[in-house]
Amino acid sequence: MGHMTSEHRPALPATPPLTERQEARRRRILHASAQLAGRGGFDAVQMREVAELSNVALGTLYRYFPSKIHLLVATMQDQLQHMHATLRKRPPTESDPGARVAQTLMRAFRAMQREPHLADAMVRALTFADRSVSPEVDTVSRLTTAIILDAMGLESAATPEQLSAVRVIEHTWHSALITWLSGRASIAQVKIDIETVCRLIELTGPQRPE
Amino acid sequence: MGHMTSEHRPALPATPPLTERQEARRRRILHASAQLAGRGGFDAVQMREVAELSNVALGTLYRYFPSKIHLLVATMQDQLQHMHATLRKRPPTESDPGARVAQTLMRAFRAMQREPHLADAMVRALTFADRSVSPEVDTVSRLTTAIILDAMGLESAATPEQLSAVRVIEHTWHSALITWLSGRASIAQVKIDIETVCRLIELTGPQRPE
DNA sequence: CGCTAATCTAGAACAAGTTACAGAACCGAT
DNA sequence: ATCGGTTCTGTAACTTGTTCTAGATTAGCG
Repeated sequence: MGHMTSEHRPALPATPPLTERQEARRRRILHASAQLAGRGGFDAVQMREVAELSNVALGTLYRYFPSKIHLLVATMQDQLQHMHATLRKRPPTESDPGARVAQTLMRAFRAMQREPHLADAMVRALTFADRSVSPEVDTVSRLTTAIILDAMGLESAATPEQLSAVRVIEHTWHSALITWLSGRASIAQVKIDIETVCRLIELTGPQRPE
Repeated sequence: MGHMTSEHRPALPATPPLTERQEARRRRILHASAQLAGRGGFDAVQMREVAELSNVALGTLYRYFPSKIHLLVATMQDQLQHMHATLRKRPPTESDPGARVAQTLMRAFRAMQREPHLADAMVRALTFADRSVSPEVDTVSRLTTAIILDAMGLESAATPEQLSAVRVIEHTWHSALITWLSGRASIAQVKIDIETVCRLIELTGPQRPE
């Protein structure tokens, strides 16, 4: 909840610095995870295979990521950071904040369509995560919030009302993604849902009288 | 999507009728499932234990419910039907459709607070379900939709805009529930989110000019 | 009743996530 | 370079969801 003191991200509480080899291992693991997820989705990410593919012993894999869910949530963190960087390069073209957010989310959504299996693995892990993964899930949530706030392109700090709207948009985004991934909603339906929820933003202009 | 031809529910396509003993078995299984879920949540629902507690062989359990997820989603169906009946008895007191929906959902939410472990098991199963469970998840979704539409208390059929709003409300409801269950949001926060999203309903009055 | 097919039971077997452990490799400080 | 503690490896074991099999029970039917 640290407003926006975003010099560098808060860098999780006291993670002892990793040696170069360790950093490399971590990266190999995440890469293997994304690769296996990319074809085959959640079920294809098998811990033994991830370990083998990243040239790491099973025990080591578990030292770095204490569960499959942790691993996949970390993978999502990784991918989201890429996406955030990519989206920053081409900001939305619409003028209304709501439309900008919708446009950005649909871009993100199209990126997921390109790797549906990967998206499946990450999103399923995210929603299946229990309390033991809360900190990591929270990080993902903050990243998503940052992407949305970026898209809104507001000059001053967001109002509480706007933050509520952003939260609801995030809820809708995740849930709509799930219904699409499990084949219960079409792409068009997701688009409609996102556009619908983004109307909430128009209701919360900075100078809106109560 | 059958508007509201709700004489009796469509009664899933061609389920061969069960004998009395079979119906009883099914009921015992669902009861055991809810009981185990009630204390211990998702992890406490172990197929062997469910089988034992309901006096049924493991193979039989799997004949009735082809996976743990199927079982828990069916459990949710069951619980939702109870809830729907309960909610019907005491319709919301507010006058605005949006406020009525918010009130109803908060009532449902309080019911979940009474059995957080059970809620955890059911919601986790619901969001983790893959394509093979789509029909059952869809049934749950229709039940939820019915509850919301009931709460709106509209005279005529819902407009497409209203149906979109209901979809988004459902998304928010599920996702907010998850964040609460995994300890990342307070009850107050859930309330705010629900109230926020329910404003969408006010935007979609039946006679709203474009 | 007696037959046949479907269902149910008990239990073994298999799959993948997770844990445990003994020894090898590595890192930092002396 | 060497010592001491940490980390990594390789592997086996354990847990729980799921599948399989052989035999007992049941349901429907002539």
